[in-house]
Amino acid sequence: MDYRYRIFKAFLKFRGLKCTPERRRILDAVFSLEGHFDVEELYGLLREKRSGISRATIYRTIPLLIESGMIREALRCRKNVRYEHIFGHKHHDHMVCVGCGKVIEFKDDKIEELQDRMCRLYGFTPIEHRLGIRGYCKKCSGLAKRSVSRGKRAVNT
Amino acid sequence: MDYRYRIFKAFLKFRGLKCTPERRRILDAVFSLEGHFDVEELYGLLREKRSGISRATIYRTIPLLIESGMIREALRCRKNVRYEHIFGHKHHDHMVCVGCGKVIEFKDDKIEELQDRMCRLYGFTPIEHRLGIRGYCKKCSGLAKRSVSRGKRAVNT
DNA sequence: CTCGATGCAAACAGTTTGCACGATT
DNA sequence: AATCGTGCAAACTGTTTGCATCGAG
Repeated sequence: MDYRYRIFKAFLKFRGLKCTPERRRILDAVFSLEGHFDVEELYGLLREKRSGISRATIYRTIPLLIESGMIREALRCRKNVRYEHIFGHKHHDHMVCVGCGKVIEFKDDKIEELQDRMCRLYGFTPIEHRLGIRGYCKKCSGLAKRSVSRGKRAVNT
Repeated sequence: MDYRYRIFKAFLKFRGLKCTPERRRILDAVFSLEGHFDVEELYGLLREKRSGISRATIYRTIPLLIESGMIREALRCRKNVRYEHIFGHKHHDHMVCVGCGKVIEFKDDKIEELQDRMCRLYGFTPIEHRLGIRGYCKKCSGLAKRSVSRGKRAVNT
């Protein structure tokens, strides 16, 4: 189903940009990945598929995918920026386990609603929001204290 | 008041680290800044004060300040990581205006509570959470649509 | 036919690291 | 005295950019 491609194409046209096979391949690759991905993984996948696409093109395409609503930044850990496709999915937030790196996706309508209320209170028009919780998942919470105490870099959201 | 210094010192001792004048000066500088700051600003301030402190030392000290609960990452926009001191302050979240860069700090107890509930639901033990909302502040929301349409990099949270 | 898009490699910016020296415990 | 911390400069890493070429509209 290339419904999303049609949308992306419309976005490109609207912006006066061209619709190239590279862009299409990147779009497809992104949606062929199930979870979160970073540029390097995407590059690797495209390389596997022998679609000779350069990193530069990927870097240049990502903002377009974001602006067209296809993907968004999911989370960051130091220099590692990870994305996820959102087109056609419902919004969710993340819990990231500092112990094992596990990512739990969750959503709470009440929280969303309260955020909107907050925005209204401040006369703020939201485009996007991101909620990330760092901590320990069920498995890791036993070992918790110990593993933090001897300073290593924490995982971020 | 060097209450925080006492705490920081205790943290260092606990970690078997030394308590150097550089670390102290950095701590002081951080708390002498009112708002958000990045490494470069901190470096500039320290340089102004003629405390000959290198960037390297700042980079090496920041994780210590974070782990000791003195500061936290406040927000990020591309490569720019900004911190804020949190020791002695109450927690808050951010709204960032994509138009003018304005940052609104807010807090909603109900949201916090619902987050904790979510964590309990997933057996997750939270350490920290971060909620950021991107959008347009009151002033900018009039011009909104127009300014996004011709693709520039969006400000992140 | 005309711009925008691509690949490549060089340039960048923020951050990290190896080393020799100096300071804290 | 034994480490740990510091400054410096070099190294790194992820990302961006200039340029010549290619191709979509």
